[in-house]
Amino acid sequence: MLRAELDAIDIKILRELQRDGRITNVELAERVGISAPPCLRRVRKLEEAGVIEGYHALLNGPRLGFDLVAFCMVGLKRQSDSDLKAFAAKVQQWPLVREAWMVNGDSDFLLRCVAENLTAFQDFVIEVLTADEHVDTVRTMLTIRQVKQLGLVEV
Amino acid sequence: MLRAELDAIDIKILRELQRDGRITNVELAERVGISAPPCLRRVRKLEEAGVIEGYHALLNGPRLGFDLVAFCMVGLKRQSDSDLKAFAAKVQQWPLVREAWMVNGDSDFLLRCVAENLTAFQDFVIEVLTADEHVDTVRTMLTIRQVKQLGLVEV
DNA sequence: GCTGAAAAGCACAACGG
DNA sequence: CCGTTGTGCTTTTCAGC
Repeated sequence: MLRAELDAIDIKILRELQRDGRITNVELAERVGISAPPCLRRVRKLEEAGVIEGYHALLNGPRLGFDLVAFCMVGLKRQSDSDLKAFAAKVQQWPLVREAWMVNGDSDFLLRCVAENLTAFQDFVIEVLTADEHVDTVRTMLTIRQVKQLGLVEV
Repeated sequence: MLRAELDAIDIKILRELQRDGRITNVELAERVGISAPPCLRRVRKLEEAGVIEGYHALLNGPRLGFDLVAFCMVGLKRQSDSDLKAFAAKVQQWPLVREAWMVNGDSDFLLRCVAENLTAFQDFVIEVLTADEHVDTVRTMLTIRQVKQLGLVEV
C-alpha cells in the first residue's frame, strides 16, 4: 500500500488518528464523511499495510521528573559495519537514549537523550558514552525548550 | 500531580498506554491488576493532570513517501528574545519541520525535518532556511537510518 | 479507596445494494 | 467499494463495601 493508493478519505483518517489516537470509530467515521463499518475497514487496512505503525500515549516529561532533553552527536573510532551495529545495539540498552539515528557527516550517530537533571545526564555522557570502547568523540547540545512539538505527518 | 504522587499502579498504567495507546480499559485494568472502573478513573486523572498529554497514531514515513529525515542546526544572526521568538514562530509554519528545539552551544535551534526526497530538502534549506532574514548559519545532518525508535519514558 | 451491577454506546461481522 | 442490521463487548455511572 503506497501513498498513491490512498484516497482523500484515507488521508483524512490518517490526519484525525494522528491528532487523536483514541477517537472512537463512529466519531472518526463522522469526521471523514462515511459510515462506521467501511471506516473501520479502512483503518484496519492501513494498520495491516504498516502505514499506521501503532498508537501511543504521549507523556509530559517535565511533570514526570525528566527536566532535561539533550542531543548527543557521537563519532566512533571505526566505522566498519560491525562497529556501527555494535554501537547501535548498545544504544538500545541505554534508557536515557530515547531515539537514535545513524547520520552522515562529522558524527556517526545522533542521540536524543532525556534525563532527570544535568548531573544524571553528565554522568551518562562521561561514565557511559565517552567510556564506551567504540566511541571516539561526543558533542552535546542541551535543549532550552521545545518550540515545535507535534509535527504530524502532513499527508 | 507530580511523580512522587504516582503509585506503582499509575506507573504501570503509563507504561502500558505508551506501549499501546488504544488498549481497552478492561485489558489495561487486567494488566495492572485492578478492576476496570478505578483503572479508568486513574487514567482520567492522569490525563487531567497533564501527565498524559494525548494519544497519537504513529505513521510510517517512508511508506507515505517521506524517505528523508534530516536535522538542521540553525544559528541566528542575533539572539535577542524577539529574534528567537520570531524564528520560532516561522518554524511552526514550515511543514518540513516536524520538531524543533531551542538549544545552547554553537547553534540556536535544532530542527528535525522530513522530506519526500533530497531535492525537496535541499530546496527547503537553500530557498527557505538560509534565505530567512534571521538565519546566519545552517549545518545539516542527513540521517541514514533510525536505530532506536520508541524510547518510551521509563517511568 | 475498591468492587459489582446496570444502561448506554461502540466495535465488529454478516449480508445486501 | 459503501451502507444497514444485529450481537456481544466496553465504557461509564451509580450504589454499596
